[in-house]
Amino acid sequence: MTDVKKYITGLIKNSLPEIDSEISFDIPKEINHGDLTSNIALVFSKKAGKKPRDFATEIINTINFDKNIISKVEIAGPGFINFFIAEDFYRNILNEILNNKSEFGKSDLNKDKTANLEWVSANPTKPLHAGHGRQICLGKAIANLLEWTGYKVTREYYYNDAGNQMNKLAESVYARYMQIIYPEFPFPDEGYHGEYIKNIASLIYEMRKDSLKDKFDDEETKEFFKTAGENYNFKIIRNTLNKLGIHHDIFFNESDLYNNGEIKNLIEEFKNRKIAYEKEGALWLRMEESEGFDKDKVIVKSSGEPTYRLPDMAYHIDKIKRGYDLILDIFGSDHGDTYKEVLYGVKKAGYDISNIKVIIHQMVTFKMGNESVKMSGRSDTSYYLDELIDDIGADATQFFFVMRGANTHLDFDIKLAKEQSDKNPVYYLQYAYARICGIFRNAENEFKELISDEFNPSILTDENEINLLKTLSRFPDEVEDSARTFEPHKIITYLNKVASDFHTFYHNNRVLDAEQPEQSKARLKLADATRIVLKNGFGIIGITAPERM
RNA sequence: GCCCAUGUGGUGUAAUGGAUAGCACUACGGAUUUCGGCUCCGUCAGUCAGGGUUCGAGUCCUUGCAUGGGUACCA
Repeated sequence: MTDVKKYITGLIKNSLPEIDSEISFDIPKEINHGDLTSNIALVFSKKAGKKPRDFATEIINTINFDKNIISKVEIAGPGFINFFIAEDFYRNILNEILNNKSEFGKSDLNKDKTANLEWVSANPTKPLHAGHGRQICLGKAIANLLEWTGYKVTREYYYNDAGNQMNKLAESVYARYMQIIYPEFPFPDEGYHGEYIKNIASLIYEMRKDSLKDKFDDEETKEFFKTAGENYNFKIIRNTLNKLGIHHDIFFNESDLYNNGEIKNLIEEFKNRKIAYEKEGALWLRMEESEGFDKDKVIVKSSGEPTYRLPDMAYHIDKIKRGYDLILDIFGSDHGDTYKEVLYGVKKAGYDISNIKVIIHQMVTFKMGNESVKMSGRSDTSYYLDELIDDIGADATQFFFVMRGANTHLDFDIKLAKEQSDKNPVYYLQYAYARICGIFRNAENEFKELISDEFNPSILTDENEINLLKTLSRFPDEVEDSARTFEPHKIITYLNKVASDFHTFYHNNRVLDAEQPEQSKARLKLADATRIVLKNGFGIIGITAPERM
């Protein structure tokens, strides 16, 4: 499709040099409006000083289109130019799909470019919460999308192993440990309440018995509890990520930023630039009203510890220095303000932030059919991502989190996700794939003579066949569009169309028919191409392609 | 209060500023039921409200209303 656009653009620009801007194309919703439509006459009529329809007529009269590519050109409505692409063009794409297989849909749009996607980055203080799933699954799909358009992608996890939260973790584990010995031992107000803390404490007690009791004032002991909690939690987190098939290339330790002096350097930089000042024992960053801020922010507390903003800024500066063409962050909307502060700081420290893009997704609510599921972060009733995956499976988890645009609130129906029926959208899609595999198994067993490398695409003339071919041919454009906007849900919308068009074709046309060998061979190839596109699409959104269900 | 995001049939949602607003669930009516339990076709019904920009607005601007999130020397 991209090739056809280029072809038409080239012809128009050669014949009518006065058109100096981009020529944009649409795929019309209405089938009678052709395969591609352009509003160029509407857009340019004013400049040309002509009526849109007259201008459109002039354009198509000056140009001779190759009938083998463009079979018909029409002017319609207020001045749209509708192009009808020759059916042979679509039939030829069938070969392209079959030859490229798992590569079909990839482009070199961003060849030689590098991207860094940082996501998950959950603190090792607790297991991943079900709500984290949205960011996690989105990131997985977006990383895949970027790769499909040619980026070399680094998947990175910012590991928060410093700061106040880790002390709280140590205190919490210690308190649970002490409670094994003295049940009355007080639990810290701001501590982590989850069951998993008790598990860590039990493990420690098994190993060390009561040898650590009352020794929390000792730095070494405190460090021991901290490390034990951190390692335990991070193991759980990584295990959950493994279940989803997510692997990071880099785990970036926050503590490195302290050890290598980058945080200290950044403080100096702010002071030199006179945008940081001391007040009430803390260090403040001056926030400009013109940038949308209404008050200054603390970057170093009076206790001497930086707030989370400062290491975050240093971290982003580190990423900028590593020279990526694209730096991508994904956050929930609960961090919608803080990332702006971080980027502001990076900019004020003198760095170019134009390569940094931030994706913000809205929150998730979970329900079981009509019952809502409470998602308390503090109490023991938390619903963990691990439980969700165990309940509905990794594929449904990945699919449901990615199927809606990031900017809309997500109502996650656990009951629906678990259902093995056509009501469940992931089931519908995977079923289409399994069904095609079924056709091939059937062919292997009973219609071996119909399996052949040779086939005649021109036999595919049925409306349903052409329609399916047209949909399949759009796949590379859909991937590009999805990647450009970082919106993997578009792939799902598209795959639904593929499955739906396939089923319509399948319902009306028998694939395996010994009486019609030529037709069967061609239809098998069409089914194979559909299978390839479905599988490639599944790969991007991060779900498996089951051959049987 | 201020900042950000979002308001689309009964429900959940889709739509680079384009022509008749798409899909799924639900309900009802049909078709296949000889490649897999399925699947296909049809019917009912929708852009929060008011202004504005544009040849053309669900989409852009503005006001109002509603929902979610943020507004810490927590992350």
